[in-house]
Amino acid sequence: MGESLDEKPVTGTQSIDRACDLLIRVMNSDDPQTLSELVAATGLAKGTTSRILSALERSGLIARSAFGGFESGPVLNQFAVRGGAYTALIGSLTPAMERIAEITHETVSLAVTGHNGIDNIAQVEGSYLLGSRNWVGESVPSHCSAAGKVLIAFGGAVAPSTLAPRTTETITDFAKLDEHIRRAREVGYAVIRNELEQGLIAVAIPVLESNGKAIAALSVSGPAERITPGDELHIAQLMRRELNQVHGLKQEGAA
Amino acid sequence: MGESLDEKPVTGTQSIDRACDLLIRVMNSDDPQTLSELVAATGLAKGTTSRILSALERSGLIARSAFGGFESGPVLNQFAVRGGAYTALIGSLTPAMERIAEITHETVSLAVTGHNGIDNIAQVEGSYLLGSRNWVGESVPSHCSAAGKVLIAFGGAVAPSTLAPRTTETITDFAKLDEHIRRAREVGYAVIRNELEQGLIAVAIPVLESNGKAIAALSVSGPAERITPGDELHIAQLMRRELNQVHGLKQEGAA
DNA sequence: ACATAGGTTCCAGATTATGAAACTTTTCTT
DNA sequence: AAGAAAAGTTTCATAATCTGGAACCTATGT
Repeated sequence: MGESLDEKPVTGTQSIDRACDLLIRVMNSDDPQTLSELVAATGLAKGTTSRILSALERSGLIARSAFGGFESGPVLNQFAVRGGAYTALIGSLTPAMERIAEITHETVSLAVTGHNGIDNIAQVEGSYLLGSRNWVGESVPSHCSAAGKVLIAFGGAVAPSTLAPRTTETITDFAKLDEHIRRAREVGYAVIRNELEQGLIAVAIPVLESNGKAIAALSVSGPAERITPGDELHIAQLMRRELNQVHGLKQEGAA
Repeated sequence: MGESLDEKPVTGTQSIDRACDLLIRVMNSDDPQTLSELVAATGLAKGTTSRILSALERSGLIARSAFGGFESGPVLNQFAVRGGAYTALIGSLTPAMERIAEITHETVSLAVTGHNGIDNIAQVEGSYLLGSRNWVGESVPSHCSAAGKVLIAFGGAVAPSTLAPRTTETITDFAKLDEHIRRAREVGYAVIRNELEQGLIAVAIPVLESNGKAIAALSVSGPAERITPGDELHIAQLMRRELNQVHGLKQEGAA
């Protein structure tokens, strides 16, 4: 809906766009990125790349590893130590997440709308051995995650423009996605069953701001064997109940 | 020593330098920065500033707060959640820091060389009520911090080019600083007494890499009433002993 | 409704970033 | 060890990119 020719030329920032691209590549790489690797990845000229990286290094955003290659610099690392913007949210919701994990024995996750999908920013493990691995710091598409659907439903994210399949059950039809979103808005929670990964079930509720918009999503996830369709409502209600205990968040209770 | 005319022209990155400056200002501000504030702070043209900020926003590095103004964006916040580069170091040293805090009852800090001084990246509180406040995320000059002196002494930082006074006892003489550095190298630890703040004493030892260079500094700090000159050696030895227990760090033991 | 401040877009112009190639340094090979 | 290849930096002429003033929006307050 309305994603036809939204070609924005965007002019006057070529070098900054390139610098941002390089910076983000360096930030998101686990190991130091060499100049050559970055040249290959971006297709920029060697000299240009070198010059931009030097500028980023000069500002302290990136640094040269002792063994060659670029990695995140002191300015970014210091920012990370301070905690970033999500710290307050994570701090206030962690106790509730721990109680939910204790009751359900399943993995409980907190997600927000990121720059490229839905970002998982916190996670509490349940007691089951078989559970979601730690995906804090990773992103998932909004149309095939419970958190994504619920964020879209409650104004915390915009619907994606493409619906890439992840499994045979991933929603790839806009009308069907709309139907799921509408239903989520009605009942106050969203579900995925096998849509992100075969066998993975998740139930999510929105974390609402005072204006009624979702700022985050809380979810419980586990294997299809343990979370049956009949459990979904109970899990949503449990999460809603625990979330209502959290001070400083005005939550009106659907679910 | 050798800071005379190190004027580097540095050309070909004006816009990127400006973008980095703006990005860092936004990152390091506690509350959202409006366009006007940033224009005033940087002296850039309004149009230019707007264009650069839009580019940074497009990349997800910064974001517009719901109430106006720019703040750190999803890409940076997600980076912070992942933990940045210091996480491993902090994780491996926290147990040792906790033991040191328990024994000394004083505040124990971990610092590394930052882009603009010495950055405090972790802290464990002692049991005394009077102690250093939490300064994780803040920077101090290297010439008037114990961590700074010890980092310089063991190749983890370069000596500063200016010695700005913080108290009447701050070292402002290069020869005297050199003397302190040399002594730190000999005995394996460094001390400040009233040099950063009146009444504040700190003792620091280097955290050494296998090549013998300091990658960080561990320090104990407290009021002059409690930490006498006679305590300094004991504190240094205690820290050294605890640090030697830490697996994965080759530490040769001066102190 | 008017005025003001805050923010975005436009545009001609030249300063600034570009990339190919020369150059230097490091790393691998024989 | 020496030579070759790869990796990275610097140079420089060129024109494309970024700039900044002014016009133009759009909230906010009086």
